[in-house]
Amino acid sequence: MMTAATATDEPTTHPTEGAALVDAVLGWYAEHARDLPWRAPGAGAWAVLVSEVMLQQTPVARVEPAWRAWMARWPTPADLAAARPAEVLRAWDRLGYPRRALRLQECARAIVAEHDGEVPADEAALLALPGIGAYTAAAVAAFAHGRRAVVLDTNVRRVLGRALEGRALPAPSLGRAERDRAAAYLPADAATSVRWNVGLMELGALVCTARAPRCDACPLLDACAWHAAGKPADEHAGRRRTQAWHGTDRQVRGRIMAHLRHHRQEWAAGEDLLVAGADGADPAALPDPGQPARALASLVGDGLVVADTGAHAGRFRLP
DNA sequence: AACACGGGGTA
DNA sequence: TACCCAGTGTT
Repeated sequence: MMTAATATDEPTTHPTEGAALVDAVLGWYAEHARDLPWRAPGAGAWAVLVSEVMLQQTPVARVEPAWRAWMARWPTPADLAAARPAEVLRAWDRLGYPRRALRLQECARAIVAEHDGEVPADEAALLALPGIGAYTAAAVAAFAHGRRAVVLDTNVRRVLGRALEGRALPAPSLGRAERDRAAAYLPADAATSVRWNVGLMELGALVCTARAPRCDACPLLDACAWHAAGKPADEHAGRRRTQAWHGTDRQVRGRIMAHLRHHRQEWAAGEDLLVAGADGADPAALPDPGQPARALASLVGDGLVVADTGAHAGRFRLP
C-alpha cells in the first residue's frame, strides 16, 4: 500500500535519520518490552482485537485481568456473538465506557456475518467494523496480522511529537500533516514496521510518559528535539480542558449501570435506579433533580438499558 | 472541530 | 485535586 506523504516542502522519507531512530527503538524494545498476554506468540487475531478495544482509554493494568477472563469465556468471535448482552456488560465490569462492550459484541457479530468468523486483515475492512476506528484498525492490522500500518495512538503521537518536532504534547486533534510525517518514518519492511509501532507505544507508556518522562532512560535522548530545546512547556496547555467527573451525568450513568450489573432480579424498578443514580439519596433533593432520570433515559437511548414497555412499564434491565 | 462518554491510578 | 489513559461515534 502506498502511504507516501505528499508535502512538497519536506522529503517524503528520512532514510538516514529514520534508520537511526528505528534502530534505537527496536533495540530498546527488545530489551524492555512487557510480557503482556496478547503479545504471546499463541495469541490470535481475535485476542489482539479484544485487547485493543479494551485498551481504548483504559490502562493496561486494569485491562489485563478483564482480558484473561473475557478470552477464557468467549475465545472466538462466534462465542461472543452468541452471548447475552447483559452478560457481556457484566463481564465488562468497570473498564469504563460500557458502550465499547456492546460495540465489541456487534463487532463479533459482524465478523461472523461478513467475514466467516475470521478477523479481517485489511485495514479498510477493519475500519468498517463497529467500535473500530482509525487507531484500532491500524493496530489490529499490524499486531494481529503483521501488516504495515500507521499506528498513531496517544503514546506514538507524543513520542514522535517530542523527538521530531520538539513539542511537549501532541496537538489536540490529529491532522493530515502529522499522519503524513508518521507515515514517512514507518519502516518499509512489514515485520520491522510492526516492531517500530509497538516499540514506540511501549516507549511512550514506560519512558516518554506524559507527566514525568524518564529521559535518562530514553534510547532517543540524543536525537530528541524536545530534550535538545530544553523541554519547553505544552503550547496547547491553555486550550486543554480537564473533564469534570463529580456530579456529572457520566458519573450518574455509571452508578445506574453498576446497580444493574449487580442486581439479582431480571427487572429493576425505575425508582430504585433513580435513587442509585443519586448515590442513595433522594433524587428530588439534588441540585439538579432531573439528572438521574435524564441519565437513565440516555442509557436507554444508548441501548445499555432496556425499558419494559409492557404491563410492567417503569421497570428496567440490562439488554 | 467539538462533545460525550467511565473509572481508577498517580503525582 | 488535577491529570492521564493502546479512542470512537455523533453533531
